[in-house]
Amino acid sequence: MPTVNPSYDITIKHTPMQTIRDTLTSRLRTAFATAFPDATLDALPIEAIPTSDETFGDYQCNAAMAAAKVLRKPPRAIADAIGRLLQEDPLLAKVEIAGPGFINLSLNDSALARHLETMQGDANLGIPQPGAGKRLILDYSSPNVAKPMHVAHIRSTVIGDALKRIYRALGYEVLGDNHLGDWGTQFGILILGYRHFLDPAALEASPIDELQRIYVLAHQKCEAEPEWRDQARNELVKLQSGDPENRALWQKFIDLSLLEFNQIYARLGVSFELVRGESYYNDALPGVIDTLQKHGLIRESEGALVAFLDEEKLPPCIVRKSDGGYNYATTDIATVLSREAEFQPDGILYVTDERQQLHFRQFFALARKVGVKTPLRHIWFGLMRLPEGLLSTRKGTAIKLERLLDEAEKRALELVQQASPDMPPEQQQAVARAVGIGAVKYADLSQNPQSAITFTWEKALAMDGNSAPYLQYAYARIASVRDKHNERFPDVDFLQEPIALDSPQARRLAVRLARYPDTVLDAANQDRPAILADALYDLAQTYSSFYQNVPFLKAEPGVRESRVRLGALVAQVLRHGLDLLGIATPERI
RNA sequence: GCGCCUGUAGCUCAGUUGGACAGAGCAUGGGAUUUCUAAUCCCAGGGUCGCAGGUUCGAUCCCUGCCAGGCGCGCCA
Repeated sequence: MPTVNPSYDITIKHTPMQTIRDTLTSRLRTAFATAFPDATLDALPIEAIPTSDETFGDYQCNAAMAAAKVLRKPPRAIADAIGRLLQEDPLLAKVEIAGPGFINLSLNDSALARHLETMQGDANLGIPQPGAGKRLILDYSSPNVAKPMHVAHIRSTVIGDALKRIYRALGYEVLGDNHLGDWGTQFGILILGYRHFLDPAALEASPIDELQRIYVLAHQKCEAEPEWRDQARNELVKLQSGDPENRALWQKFIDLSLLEFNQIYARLGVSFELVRGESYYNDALPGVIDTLQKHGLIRESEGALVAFLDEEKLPPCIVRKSDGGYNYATTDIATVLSREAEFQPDGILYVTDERQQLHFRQFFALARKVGVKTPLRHIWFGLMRLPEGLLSTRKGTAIKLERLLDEAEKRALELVQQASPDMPPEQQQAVARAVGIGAVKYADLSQNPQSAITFTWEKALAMDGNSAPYLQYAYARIASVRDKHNERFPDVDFLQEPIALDSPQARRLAVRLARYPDTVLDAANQDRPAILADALYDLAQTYSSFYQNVPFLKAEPGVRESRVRLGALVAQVLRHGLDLLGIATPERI
């Protein structure tokens, strides 16, 4: 019979720390098991969750209502029994039963404060490490060679990068792989265009724009004239069979494109451990067909090789075209086999837009059938559109990512110059970069990825309200208070003073701080950085209110240090959390 | 036709996977700065949660059917 150990001290240092939510959940489970030893409680959602309203306490448990049927007791009586068992818990100041059987838990102030102090001293800020010893591959960004990156490309790039950081914070080893679109029929057309329409000066000045231009011209010709189509086809065959000249051109297209992509990645602060385009797996493609054949998965149909997925109730999937070319499903299978053999990952995550859902279901089904055991997950996000319709390169409605970033930095610079006119221009520039890029990233990350996003300049560049600059501003104010404290009271180390939760605002802050590790875990479990962004915004809002209403440096000694210390923890969490979103936190704004 | 997704305040979006009176931001109106950074804070108005049924002690959330929009459905990725 498990019992609550009265000597259990939440402030004991151990790595990793247990989160408050987990601690409460295990206390609740123990209490249920103690009160109802003969019942089967496995199916019940016995867990602590943050309260919907702070007047109900800090955490609540709704399992009593759900348990009523199993236990054949009124939910209120169940809740009462649990409440009595938790009454003596040193972590809790109050246990109240409310409504039909809500169990409302209020944390003991002192226990909460001690927990925060421990968290503050922990390198991981108390974030659990479920990923220790595990490896993930994250496939994201993956732009097409010779095509400019538009505002829509930011989604995969920024969401993927944030997920990488979040998983790393949980102890996973994560390999980010930029699976470039660097192979396919478009290269025949591009080579043809290069031979006929190239403007070398333009290529020098703006490579991708020029490649895009010659591609469009050649593509139009191919649409109109059969001889051009044959020529393009011919160039492609030559490329695929290793013709040195075409190979060199193709490599040039990739190099030029990467040069530009890397500039954007540098501005965004995004990096990859691997950059392996589709072409990397070319040699493996025939083998994939053999494997599929061996498993009896494909049949010939109208000259093409087709995989049928009737069992899964999925439409058929072409793996090799009638002209002998391979499709992306084949490349994807080759990729996953290669990754499995080389890296033995514990999971592979793909971040793409919603249009690829069917493709991934087909590809995952085929991968399983050929024996891929690695868990594969498709993380998709809604398309980005403009208020007036879809972004389209052809219609010219697409907005280049570069332009968005430029505009964001420009607007941020105006704000910085206005707020900090005395700051050296170089520093103003640096701050503007952090703020502008942060604003753009946050606009994407703070939104549930599954809803379609409507791009507006106002939203993408928002610098007040629920935005990265709001969070960065909160951070900078705390940093400023910290420095002023060190300046005015050089002999006092605020980290040596205990945290006291002596105001409602301080307590509200404390509760949110304590939830941070759970938030990181939740964001990963749901593959949604927006969960983290929301929580950080909530924290910053609570802090801003605290800051506005409670004096720091003017408070009496002791209280002063306690508040500065609490603020320091807010800053630590903000910086940590924003870093997980890939957003920088300047010390001054 | 079939499949996936979306529909919540004037606008843009949250809503902890079935819990307590549905929440933010922007916009609108009012207020706060001799004080630690006003990119801030405080207050106010604003809702048939697309519509209609159903399951449940309890539904914005689950099921069914409609309506509206987006995306996809054998040789593009």
